[in-house]
Amino acid sequence: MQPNFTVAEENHIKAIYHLQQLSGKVFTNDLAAALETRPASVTDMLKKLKAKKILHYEPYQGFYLNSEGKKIALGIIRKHRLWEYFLVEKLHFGWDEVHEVAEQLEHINSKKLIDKLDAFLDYPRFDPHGDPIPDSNGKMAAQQQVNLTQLDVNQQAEICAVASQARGLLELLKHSNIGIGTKLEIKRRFGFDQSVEITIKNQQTMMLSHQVAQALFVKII
Amino acid sequence: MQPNFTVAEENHIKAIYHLQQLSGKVFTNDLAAALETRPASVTDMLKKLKAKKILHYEPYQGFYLNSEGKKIALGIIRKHRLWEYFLVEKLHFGWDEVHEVAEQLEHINSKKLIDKLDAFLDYPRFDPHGDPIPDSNGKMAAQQQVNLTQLDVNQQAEICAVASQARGLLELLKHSNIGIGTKLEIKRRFGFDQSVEITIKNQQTMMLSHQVAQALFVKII
DNA sequence: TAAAAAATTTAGATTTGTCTAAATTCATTT
DNA sequence: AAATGAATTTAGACAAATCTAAATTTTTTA
Repeated sequence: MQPNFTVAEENHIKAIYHLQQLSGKVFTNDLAAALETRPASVTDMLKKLKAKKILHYEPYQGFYLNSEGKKIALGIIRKHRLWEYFLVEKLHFGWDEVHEVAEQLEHINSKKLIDKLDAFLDYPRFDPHGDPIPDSNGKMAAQQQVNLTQLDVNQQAEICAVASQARGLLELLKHSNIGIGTKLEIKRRFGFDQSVEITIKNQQTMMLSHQVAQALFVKII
Repeated sequence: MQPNFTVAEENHIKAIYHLQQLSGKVFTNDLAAALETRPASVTDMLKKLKAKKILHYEPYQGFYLNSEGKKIALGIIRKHRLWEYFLVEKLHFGWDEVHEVAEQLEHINSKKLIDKLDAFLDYPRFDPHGDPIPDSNGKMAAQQQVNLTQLDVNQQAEICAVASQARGLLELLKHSNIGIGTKLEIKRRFGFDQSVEITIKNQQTMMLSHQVAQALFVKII
């Protein structure tokens, strides 16, 4: 039987998972920044997660979830993404307003609930941001997505995921009429600041900063 | 703006609300028993709720929610019962297995979520146990229900609510094939232990103890 | 490679929610 | 009306999750 984890522990586990996907190993300051907490608080939590045997951790040397820890992280991510799908598809939330609520719902503890929710939603494979939803065994589809910064001029693409959940970004995108499913074409690149000019829906032209372009993942059409 | 309440505070508020519905005033030991906690812990919490101005409380004299407190309690009850309805109607949970999950879901904090859920469920007025669901203003339909202990011999009735959420009771009822909607007739009463003999669905006859009968609410047919 | 800077951990404190044991207050009863 | 007993509160403790400030370790750099 899996031990129970507190909400604080689960939040740390999920954030470690996402960070270690990028580079394999995670460091105290980065995790503290991601969780908007302090490095000292992270250290405290690392000791607890190590004691619960889900984390490789040597003081000063970084840390990462072991396979048990990754399983737990995938369970939380499964819940988060299924709830997001539910909120958008059934309750008609906008895709940009589900994150906060899903952050709460992901901590509800009931395997039966989540498996029945999965069935009710007809086993969706991607959430409203285009991220794959793990199945009840932790398996999920690969993202076949390309970062917008990697496209060539004149290439056409459709946005299928927004990588960052940062509040300001979602506002900017909404203001610019950019969302999941938006079709666009790369018009020009500026080496100076790595910004990019795009046309959306074959009419409106706009500039995106490198930071914004980096957060956008697309399928090439 | 309503202040935020912790999960522990919300659990106390809800339990106080239910107890004060019975007799107007609530006492420390009773609340401790209802929450399966200790009287000293209850006293601590009472001070916090009084400081937040939602509770009338004089040491040693009992306590009760003021109108602000009742509003908050009704908000929690609204969430609990809407989620129960969702679990039974949409996810096909049994009516007797939703309580624990709803106890968690009732603490999710998002007015938008709960109002959208309400709309999605088409504004149900009663939960799967027959209890009325408060609307977004805290109004709810009256229960037109009678306790099974109050029926006369030969009266027929239909079960529409189970008052106690106690685990053992639900098991007993399930075992005995008694649930919401079960039609029954009072056959005999025994003054000795106040037990009652009933026939369900015009065939199976059984005895119910006073404790069980007290937990059952019915509509007279 | 020694000093400075950065990253991390430790030490000690705070808040929340709980507990036990002891003290206090209230109610009952002779 | 004093004594007993029940109910309640107070006092003091603890675990979880956080924090700040100081100490330590690692990394960088001059």
